[in-house]
Amino acid sequence: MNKPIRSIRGMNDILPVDMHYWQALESTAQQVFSAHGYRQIRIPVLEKTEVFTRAIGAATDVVAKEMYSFGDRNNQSLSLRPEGTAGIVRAALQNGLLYGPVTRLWYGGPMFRYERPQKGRSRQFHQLGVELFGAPGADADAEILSLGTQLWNRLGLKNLRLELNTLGNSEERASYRDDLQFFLRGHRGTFNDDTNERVERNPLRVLDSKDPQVRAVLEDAPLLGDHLGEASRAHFQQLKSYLDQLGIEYFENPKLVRGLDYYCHTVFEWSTGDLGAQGTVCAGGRYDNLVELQGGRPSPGIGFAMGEERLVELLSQNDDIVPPPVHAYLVGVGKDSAETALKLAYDLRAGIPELQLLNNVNGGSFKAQFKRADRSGARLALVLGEDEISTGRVTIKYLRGENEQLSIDRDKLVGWMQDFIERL
RNA sequence: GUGGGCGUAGCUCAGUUGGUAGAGCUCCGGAUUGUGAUUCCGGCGGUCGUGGGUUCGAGCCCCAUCGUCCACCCCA
Repeated sequence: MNKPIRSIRGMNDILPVDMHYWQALESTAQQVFSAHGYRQIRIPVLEKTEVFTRAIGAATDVVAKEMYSFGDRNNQSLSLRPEGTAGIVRAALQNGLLYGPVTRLWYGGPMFRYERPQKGRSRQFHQLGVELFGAPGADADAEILSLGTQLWNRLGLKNLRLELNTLGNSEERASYRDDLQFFLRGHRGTFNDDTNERVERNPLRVLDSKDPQVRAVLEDAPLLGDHLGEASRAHFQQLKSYLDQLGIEYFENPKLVRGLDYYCHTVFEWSTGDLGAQGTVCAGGRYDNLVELQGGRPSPGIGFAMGEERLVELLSQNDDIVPPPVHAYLVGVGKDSAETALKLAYDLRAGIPELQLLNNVNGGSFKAQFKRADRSGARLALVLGEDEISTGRVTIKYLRGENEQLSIDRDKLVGWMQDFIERL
């Protein structure tokens, strides 16, 4: 006997019981995206590794130790995408989607990172994201943030906290980086090895450390704000005033840093306390240098990505979204019921397109059939026993604890069901 | 990559200081009951994650390994 094969660690099946959350999330997102003029793009999950090392930064953890990279049969290094933006930029360049008027794109699909799985984190996970190219102004930032806000509202998600920060342009950021690194090196003795390594490799990331000792040191750390030029300050001020006008609540967090190298200026993050340690549900920022980095003429960009697993978890906690009802379950019992049941189901479906009808014709006792009907969540059981088949009628029983039943002529069932569904 | 919890029937779990495996639910069959509910009876189903070790004897102790969950880390 062969042993059953399990899925790869951290790569989970998404099962029918949860699917309505996914569908609600994705269809709502699609509506909101297109309402804002964003068009969908689909790109490969596999890219040349360089697409990511160039964009995300070879020193970032995502690239340095979390990518699924391997050589193909020609020994070319390929990687499963750990995020969407780098590939989107590659595709936009390759297909001439940039440089015209403003380009608005959205995408979705699986991403891959080789990490230790935990709550809200798996090795294959799903993101939905938007990217806006060619718009350098703060109004673009505001559009992106208001798009996100509208999506949360449409999904009925309360209690998402929007945090905001600015990283300045690349020169400002680099000068701050050096300043901060110098400062942090002075405290090498109080840090653990892990932190010290980060000081050398990616000092900005030390800012959002959870280590209380590190946080204490950071009290006296130089501030990014002091390195910002007039233009960067103005951009951030303008964005905040737009958000105030829109009534979008936000919290400034000067310690908010993104883990990917391509971000500059505005960065932001929506998070929740209801998901354990992985509370970030959607995050993004501006990446004005990325297009150039990927070999194109400079073109500003801004976007975000949301983690679908985390949002689905939130939706299932709130449970505002009810699974679509199965309206009726056709119960056929007896050896001659199959044909009649098939015919009846055919007529019902043809007559009422919105009807959700389950038809199990493979028999079993009434008892077993009714159990299945109840478990399916159906509101009605349509009964075809021997009596019904010979008299040309059908018995209708109300499920979900109601004990009513009635018997009507099969020819009149389509009309009756139409009324029933309208009354729902 | 690091740390901790867990891994016993399809599901949820119990299993006492080591003495040859249990409950509830599910499923199947039957009895009762005028319908599918309730109640009752019976049945199916486990080499206790895996491999070593200690012991007369291990689900229980030790080691290793795999899986899983949570946290660190990282990030959406």
